[in-house]
Amino acid sequence: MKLATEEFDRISKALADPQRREILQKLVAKRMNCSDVHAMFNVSQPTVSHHLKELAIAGILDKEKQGQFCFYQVKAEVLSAYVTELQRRLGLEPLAVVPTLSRARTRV
Amino acid sequence: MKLATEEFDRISKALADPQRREILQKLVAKRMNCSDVHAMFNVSQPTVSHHLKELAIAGILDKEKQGQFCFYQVKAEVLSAYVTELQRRLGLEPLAVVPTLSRARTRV
DNA sequence: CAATCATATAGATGTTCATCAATACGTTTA
DNA sequence: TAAACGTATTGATGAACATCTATATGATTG
Repeated sequence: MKLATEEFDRISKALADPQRREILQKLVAKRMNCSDVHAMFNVSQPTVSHHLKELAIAGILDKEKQGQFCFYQVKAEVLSAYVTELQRRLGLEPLAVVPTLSRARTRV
Repeated sequence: MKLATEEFDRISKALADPQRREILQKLVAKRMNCSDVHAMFNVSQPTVSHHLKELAIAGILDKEKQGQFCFYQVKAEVLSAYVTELQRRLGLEPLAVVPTLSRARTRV
């Protein structure tokens, strides 16, 4: 999955607010709804709702409505694509270098 | 190198502005001074100076004065540490998984 | 030494944005 | 159906910030 510059920048911005970053980290561990998240932080419910929306717009979160609840869940492929793109832009090693077959033999 | 939460957030913020990100990318390719960078973008010299300062404060850039010039250069270890910490917080594979000695044999 | 160049700082301005209280909207339950 | 609950929206507010012009500071050069 390849991220356009616009999407990339949107994700960067989404990650730049500490409160939003912490919310995201909680969701990495566990899919949750808005009030679950709200219970974990000292900010108002509308603020949590706002942050979740920003993360969803950035493409980082998946939103799934179940009755009156709304579950949010991390989209790992997008996060992974973001990190890969970040590494590329920062000139860091783009891939985990796995030994080629011609040079290594692996028993599993 | 381990980044404290405060440093991590500072770097996230430094990366969140598109203009600053682009400046950083140019410096990844090549160590440059302020006017070199200024020549590459449509923003004023003070704005470039400001962004370079922010990146330096975040610990991403090294600043080296040479006469009347001021060279900025990327600190790759810090960027690398940032990406690693980001992967950890996002629950992504933290390391390139290298086969352990007990399970694989590598010829080099 | 005066002029020019490279960079940084100061101060102003407009915009973005994190946050809140109030409220609207839809769902569940008593 | 009325009350309670979960979530989103609206509108306001204050702070952060990207940007500019003007200027200061310091180094080089004629």
